[in-house]
Amino acid sequence: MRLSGKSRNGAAARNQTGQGASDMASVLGGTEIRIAYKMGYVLNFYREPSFRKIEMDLGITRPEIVTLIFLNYREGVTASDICEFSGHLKANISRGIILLEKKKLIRRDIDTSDNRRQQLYLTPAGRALYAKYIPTLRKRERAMLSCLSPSERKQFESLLDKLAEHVPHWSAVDEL
Amino acid sequence: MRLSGKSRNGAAARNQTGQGASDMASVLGGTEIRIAYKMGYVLNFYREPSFRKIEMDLGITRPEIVTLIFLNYREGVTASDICEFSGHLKANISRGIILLEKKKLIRRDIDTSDNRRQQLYLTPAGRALYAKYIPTLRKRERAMLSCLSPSERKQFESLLDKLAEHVPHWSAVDEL
DNA sequence: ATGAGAAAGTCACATATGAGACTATCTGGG
DNA sequence: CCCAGATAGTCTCATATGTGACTTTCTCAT
Repeated sequence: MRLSGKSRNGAAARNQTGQGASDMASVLGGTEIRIAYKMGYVLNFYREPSFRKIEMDLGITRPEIVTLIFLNYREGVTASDICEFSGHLKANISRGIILLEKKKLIRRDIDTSDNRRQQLYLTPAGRALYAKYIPTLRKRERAMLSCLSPSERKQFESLLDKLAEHVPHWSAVDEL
Repeated sequence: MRLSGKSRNGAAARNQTGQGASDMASVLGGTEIRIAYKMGYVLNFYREPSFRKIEMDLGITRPEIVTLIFLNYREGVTASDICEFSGHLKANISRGIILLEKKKLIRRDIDTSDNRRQQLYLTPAGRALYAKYIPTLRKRERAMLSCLSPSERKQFESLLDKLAEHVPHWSAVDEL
């Protein structure tokens, strides 16, 4: 999903269609999938511009960004693990890993207990690149959440934790 | 963002890396942008598979899906309005609209008060196509939220409302 | 032990997308 | 009135992505 550029609240302010109120809340609340839609709305405006900027500034792709984020949290994991927790398709993560290795941002070792698997590790250069873009993401997250009180933020996170724990119980594709 | 296919909780169940607990919560909580990451995690598993299935089954693209959802809520709006509230880039919405019109799923009228703008309307066929995929999205949203009590769901939505209202105050790209 | 089937990772192809230039139209200050 | 700048929408080009096939390796039931 993508951001519409710089304009801020044009449609809401304009409201020239003459069909009743068109403020943000009513528009977002108007679809039949309100909660999912609103999550998407907020998240799109957080994630897309940030990631696009990182992509352009640092010349890396989204799967590469995600892989570095993941490895910064835990090294020695495999491509499959990253797919699992990022939701990216394995072909994309695979391409990302190949690129990252070409650029010497990560290193991979064959898992001796299972020769199909490759354990991934950051190089110092990889760590440095990560350090270069993560502050932007942190800052933008803070801005996004700044309208919530500390206790609301806690609430929100704990609800998200519940939702996240629950994902494996409904996300199977074959139920679609 | 993309889904990893059918596997459900493999990494969490496996935990063979021998580096300590690798359950869902710890992984998701391990990044430096916890809340944004968790929102993304949950939403990806909701949105990507659903949309991909719609794309394949019905032969339409994401901007087309979003445009139909938006028009079902309110007709007579313009491409810019849809960009505004969907976060998609205008080139993509433009392409989507052109495709939708070719397929006779929408109709467009030049706004007589501003000849640059085109007001969009669903055709019966467009409405019918929308009706074909929205139940899937509703059902999946219900499944996603089924781990929350009704009051938790209310809380979650009201926090999302706050976040959504706040978007215009921080989402400007030039601050990146 | 062995063969069927699953899993990890890669690849090739078609398509969807992002960036940015471009046209046409509108707006507002002189 | 008129021109500089903004805005709506479209287009072109390069790139990123989704799909599904493929290879290699592993697992497990017989």
